[in-house]
Amino acid sequence: MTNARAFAALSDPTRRQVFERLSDGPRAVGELAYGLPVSRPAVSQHLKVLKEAGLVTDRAEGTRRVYQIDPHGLGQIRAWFDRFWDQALTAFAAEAERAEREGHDDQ
Amino acid sequence: MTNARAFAALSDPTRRQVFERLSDGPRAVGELAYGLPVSRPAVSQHLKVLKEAGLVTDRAEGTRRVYQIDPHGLGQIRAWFDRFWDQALTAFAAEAERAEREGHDDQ
DNA sequence: CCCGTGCGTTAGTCATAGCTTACCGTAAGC
DNA sequence: GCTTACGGTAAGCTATGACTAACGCACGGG
Repeated sequence: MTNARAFAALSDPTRRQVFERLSDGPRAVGELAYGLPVSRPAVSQHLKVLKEAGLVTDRAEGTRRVYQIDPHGLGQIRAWFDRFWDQALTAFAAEAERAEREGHDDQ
Repeated sequence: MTNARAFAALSDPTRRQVFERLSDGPRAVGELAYGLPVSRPAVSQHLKVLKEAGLVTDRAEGTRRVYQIDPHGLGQIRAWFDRFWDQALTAFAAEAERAEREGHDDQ
């Protein structure tokens, strides 16, 4: 699966916090780090992971580095999730109906 | 965030494999473990995590233990994803428009 | 009543990931 | 050109988590 990296990236709470802050719009590293319980290098490392997962893009802006959410990468996860969601619900409904058809005592 | 556990649960590749197998329908532990590169106790532990995350439910069936996806828990993640998706896309569009309005040379 | 089967649990090992501190490159300001 | 912000990188520590092996428990069949 291609989005294994993306899932792993979103698994860490701190990294998710960084990512959620980016959902408001583009931010520089310092801005993201400010208010977070971790140091700036830590945020930098998180951003690197997010970038390698295809979830964010970055561009230089003077001496600062601005990060932004990459809708494409985010869309891929959403697509996977939608497929999974449908499949799971279908199976669940089928199972519920099967149990009903076989009587309430099941088995 | 309530679904932090759920995200952490889905972060592990093996655990995601187990979870994906459950999307086909209810399965016993042995069935799930069969064909996976890990031992049965490992699968058992993974299922425990998934259960505590509210992603699966289990019921006893004789001496076997049948696991099934819990649509409710899965729905919570999906809800989070949907909110996030909307917010990120909105911000991205706004940013794109802002860049356009300020001229192609930006800044 | 005993034995086999199917799972959960515990103990212990090993790898990985997140964090900090320190350092280095780079772009602007005086 | 020197200094000051800003941020990526390296090294090292620590904690957490995934896995196996060994054990214990409940159910069902003979």
